[in-house]
Amino acid sequence: MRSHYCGQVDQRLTGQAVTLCGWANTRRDHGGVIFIDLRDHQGLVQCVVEPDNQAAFAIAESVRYEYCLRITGTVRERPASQVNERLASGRIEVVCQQVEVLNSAQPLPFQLDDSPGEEPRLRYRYLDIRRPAMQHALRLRTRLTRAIRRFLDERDFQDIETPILTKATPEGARDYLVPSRVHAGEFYALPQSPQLFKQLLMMAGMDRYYQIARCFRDEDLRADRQPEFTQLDIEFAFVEEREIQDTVEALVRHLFKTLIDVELADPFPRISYAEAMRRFGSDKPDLRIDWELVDVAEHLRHVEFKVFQGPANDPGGRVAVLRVPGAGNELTRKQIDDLGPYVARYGARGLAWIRVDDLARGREGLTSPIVKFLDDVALNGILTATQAASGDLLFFGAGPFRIVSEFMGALRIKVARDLGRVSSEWKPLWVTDFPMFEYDAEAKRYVALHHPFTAPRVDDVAELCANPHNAVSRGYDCVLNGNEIGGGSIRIHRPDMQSAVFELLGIGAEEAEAKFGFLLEALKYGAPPHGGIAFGIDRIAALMVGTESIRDVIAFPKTASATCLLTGAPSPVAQGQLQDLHVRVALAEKK
RNA sequence: GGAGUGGUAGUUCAGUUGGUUAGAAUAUCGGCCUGUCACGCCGAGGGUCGCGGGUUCGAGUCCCGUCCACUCCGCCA
Repeated sequence: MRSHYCGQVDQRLTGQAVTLCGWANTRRDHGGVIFIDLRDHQGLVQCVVEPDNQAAFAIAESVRYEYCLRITGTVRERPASQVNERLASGRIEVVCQQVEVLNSAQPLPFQLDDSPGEEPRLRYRYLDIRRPAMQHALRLRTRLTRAIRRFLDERDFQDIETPILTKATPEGARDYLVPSRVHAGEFYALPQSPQLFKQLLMMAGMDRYYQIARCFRDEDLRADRQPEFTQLDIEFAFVEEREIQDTVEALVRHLFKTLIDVELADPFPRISYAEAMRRFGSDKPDLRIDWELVDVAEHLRHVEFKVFQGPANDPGGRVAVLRVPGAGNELTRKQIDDLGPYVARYGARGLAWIRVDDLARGREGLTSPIVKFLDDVALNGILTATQAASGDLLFFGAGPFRIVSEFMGALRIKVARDLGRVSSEWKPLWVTDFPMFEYDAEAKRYVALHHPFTAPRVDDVAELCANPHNAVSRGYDCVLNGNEIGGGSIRIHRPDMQSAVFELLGIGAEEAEAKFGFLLEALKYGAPPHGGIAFGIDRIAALMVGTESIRDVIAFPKTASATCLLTGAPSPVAQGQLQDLHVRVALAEKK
């Protein structure tokens, strides 16, 4: 039992006896005294071992960096001559009566006050987590989930666990599968989310549910994607969008206010998916950047320049301009040229641009590889539409609507970051009115943009089936600073509608019965209208601590190739285990 | 599946147009130092330059392959 954490020792304890546990930072012996800087997660306390305390002195002499110690001593003020006002550890110290080595430590693979690379950090994660940045991140995450639970508990949400071993679902992400020992050749799947179970709970009368749930998706990783991640899963019965959004908005505002003292807008602004794509080229726009895309197709329909003329006259095309105010002098020709390959990753064929050196001089005041292809009508139309001013840089994207929107949206973010034009505010919003379906050219069928349980705006099955490509869903995403932190929807609660949606997605009656029969059946027993949302806890925590990667807010994350450098998972297993599971491994031969 | 960046001492990195014995900081070890807090000073040890192949009189450096880490595209209902 320790009476004090190191970091809890402050001036108020002057004169008192304390017992401290923590890790020692090595200090050299100056002959007269030995200094042990003892550290825990809260702070640092300097401990002094005087030579006349022979027993403690002998032990202290053997203490090295990161030894685990228990020190008993008395808090006293430091000699005034030694107090350094710049340093937090300044005013007090502990005179050691007793020093106990709880455990020695080998030399560390990296210094905790350095900036180690990711590989050693993940390999020795338990040491990495001793670092203050990781301590802060994980402790903030604890406060986050604690605050979530308090908020929802107070509002009478039920916290209900759902299975980890469950049924494989078609479509969606790739499943992690678990072979069944009892049922040869059959598999459980780890849940991609508790989606269907929470819907069943609504049908079961648990009208307000939440769960902080681990989810598993066997897809490639990113800085903001891990194969297992944590969702705050929420569902309500007898609701419409607005009540869900109002409730969770209040939760998100509360979390940001109490944890990091940030005031988020009340209410969050809302824009439609179509508007988001048009104005920002993204379904998760970063509103900290105040530039918007401007459509200029109407000014280019007549031009000879095919790159613009084609998309300008194509109903499925788009010609959009991003005006970057004042960037004319800030971006060098090379920097501008390098943006071409950048947007090519998003499918752009090229990136045209115009630098407005002097608007008053008209055509002569422009620098651009493409001005020569544009007549005065087109040029003036563009300059007026974009409200271009001298010193501005205009980027042009032309091609299919979706591709242009996405690469211009990516360009908007890239340039804003490079030029430091991302404001330091916090900008949440709702993105609503997503298309119900998206046509997958490769698979030659519709796929669900959210998931196949999302309700369409239209209530009528015949109407939906008559016009599926125009159908709008009752889905909504919660976006913060360009990050999708949550997504949800009103769900389908009528079996005929659910069957129709499956049908439109190319899931026939037979397949639907096999995969989702239990859901279709449950819907027949008076399922209430319901809906909900799921938030990415990892992403919210990462935003709060100000890191780009959710690995920094996960205690034991995986690498980009989904391995754990600490444990070595995944790894081969014994033949006997495989036999029990009726599994035989057939490794494809390497070419 | 694709693209990019990186891999050199325990760690973080430098290493020129290919050229002697591959460096620094820090850590480690030894010595000195009576109030330090990135202590200071002196010294020592520590490297299969990710791995494999190739080009060359000669490769950390150039080429090919491969592995690992990171970032992005695809993918993520």
